[in-house]
Amino acid sequence: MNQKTAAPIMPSRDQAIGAVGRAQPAKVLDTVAAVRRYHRGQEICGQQTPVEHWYRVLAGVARKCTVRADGRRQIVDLLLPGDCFGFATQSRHAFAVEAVADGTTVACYPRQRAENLADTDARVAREIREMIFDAITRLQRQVLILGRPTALERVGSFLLYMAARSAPASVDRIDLQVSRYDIADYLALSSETVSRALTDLKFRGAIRFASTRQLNIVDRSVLDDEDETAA
Amino acid sequence: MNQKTAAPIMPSRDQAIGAVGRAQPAKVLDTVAAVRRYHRGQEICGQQTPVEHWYRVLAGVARKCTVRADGRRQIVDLLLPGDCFGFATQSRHAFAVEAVADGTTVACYPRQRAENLADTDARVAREIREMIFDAITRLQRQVLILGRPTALERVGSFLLYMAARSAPASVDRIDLQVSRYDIADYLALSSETVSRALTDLKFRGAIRFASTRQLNIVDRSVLDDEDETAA
DNA sequence: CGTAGTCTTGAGTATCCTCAACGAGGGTGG
DNA sequence: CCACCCTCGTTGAGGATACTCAAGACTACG
Repeated sequence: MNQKTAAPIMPSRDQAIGAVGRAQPAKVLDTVAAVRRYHRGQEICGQQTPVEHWYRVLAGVARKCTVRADGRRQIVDLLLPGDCFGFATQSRHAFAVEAVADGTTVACYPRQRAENLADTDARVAREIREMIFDAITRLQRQVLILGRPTALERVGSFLLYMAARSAPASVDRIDLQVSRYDIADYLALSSETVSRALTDLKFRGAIRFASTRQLNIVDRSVLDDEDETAA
Repeated sequence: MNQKTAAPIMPSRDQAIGAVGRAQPAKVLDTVAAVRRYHRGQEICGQQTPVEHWYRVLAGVARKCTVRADGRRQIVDLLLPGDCFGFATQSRHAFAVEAVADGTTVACYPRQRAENLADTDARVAREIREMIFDAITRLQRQVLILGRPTALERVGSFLLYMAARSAPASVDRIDLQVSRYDIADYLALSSETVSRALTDLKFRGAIRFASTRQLNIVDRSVLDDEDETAA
C-alpha cells in the first residue's frame, strides 16, 4: 500500500528532473533531491505528519486536500508539473497530498538540508522563494475562482485556469486528468453541478469534448465573463 | 487624497515596529524599512503597479482585493498586524491593497534591497520565507472557509478564524474592525446574507454582540460544525 | 462479460441573491 | 445644540440557483 519507489539523485543532473519542460527547474536544490513515483490515489504526504520535506511535482498530477468533519473533501491546491508543496511554518502538515494520476513523480527535498543549502547559497534561497511565490499565486487564483457566485462561472474560470496552466503553446486544448469529483471538491460544488455546468458550456458553444476529460476551448468569452448572460 | 506619511527608519530599532506585540518582528529586515500610515480606504499599493516593495502590517487592518468585470469585489486576504504582503513572481501586483482601519501602519521594504540583504544574510532569507509561509497559511485557510457550502458555515468558520487571529489570550473576544461589506466580499456572499447569518448565530446562542463589530463567542461548537444541525 | 467506478440527467427542496425599505450612528454645518 | 446627510446594518419578499436523492449510461479493467 505504501511502498514508494525511492531513488536518490546523484549530484550530477538526473534526467527525470531535466525532462521537466515547462517548469523552471530548481537546479541547485536538485542535488539534494530524491525522486519518488506514486500510483493513483497514493498518499504522498499525510495530514498531521511532521514537515520533513519540501516537494516538487515532476510529472503527473497531485491534489492537496483535507476532509472535513462532515465527510466532505476540500481540495486546496491542484499540483501540476513544476508545482511545489509542503511549505509550512507549523511542524506538521495541515493537509494531505495524494497522487491523482498514475505514475505521478515527485522530487523530494529534505527540509533541513534544503534550508542549510539555502543559508549557504543565495541562489537556492531565491529558488525557494520563487517556488513559494508560485504557490501563493495558485492559491490566490483559487480564491478568485471560489469567489465566483455561480457554478457556471466557477467551472468556466477553472477551465481557463487549467488551460493557462497546461501548455503554453496550445492554450485551447485542455487535458483535465482529474475526475468530476476532484473538480467538484476543488470548486466546492457537487459533482452533479460540475457535470451540468460542463454540458451547459458545451451547448453554449464554449467548449467541445474530445473525450470525457479532454476538451477544447472554442469561445473563451463565454468562459471568461458569465455576467454577459444577463445582458 | 494620496498623501502618505512616509517616515524612513533609522538603523536602530523604531518603536513603531517594536510596539507590535503578536507579530514576530523581521528584525534584520527592518533596517531597510520605511513606515507609512494610511487612513481608511486609502490605497497602499495599486493593482497593476510594479512590484517594488514588500510590506508588513504593523497596526490596523488592510484588505487585498480585486474588482471583477461585473463590478463585484473579491477580498483575497485580510491583513492584520504582523501579516506581510506584496510577494509575487510577476512584475506587477495582481491585487490592490487598501487600508481598512484609519491609521493603518505599514512597514515598507524596498524589494531590491530586501533581496540583496537576503542574499548576504541567511537570517533575512529565513525571515522572508517565514513571512511567505504565513501568507500561504492564510490563503489556505481562506480556501477552506470559501469551501464551506452554506453561508452559516462560512460566517461561523470566519469568526473562528478571526478569533484565532485576534488575540492569543482572550480567544473568545473578537473585534471585527471590518464592515459587513468587507466580510461579504471576503466570504463571497452578499452583505445581507452575512447579516442574516450573524443574527442567526446570535439567536442560536453561538455569539453575543457587544457592539456591531465587537462580539464574544459563547458556543464554539455551533460555529465550527454546522453540520450538526442536521442531526 | 461482469463489475466497479465514473459520468450524466431528472425531480424536488433548501439556500442564497436581488430588490426594497427602514433603522442606527457619526459627522458636518447651520 | 440640533437638523441633516451619509454610510452602515438589519429585515422582508420573491425568484434564481445549487444541493440532495435517485436512476440510468458509459468506461475501464479484471
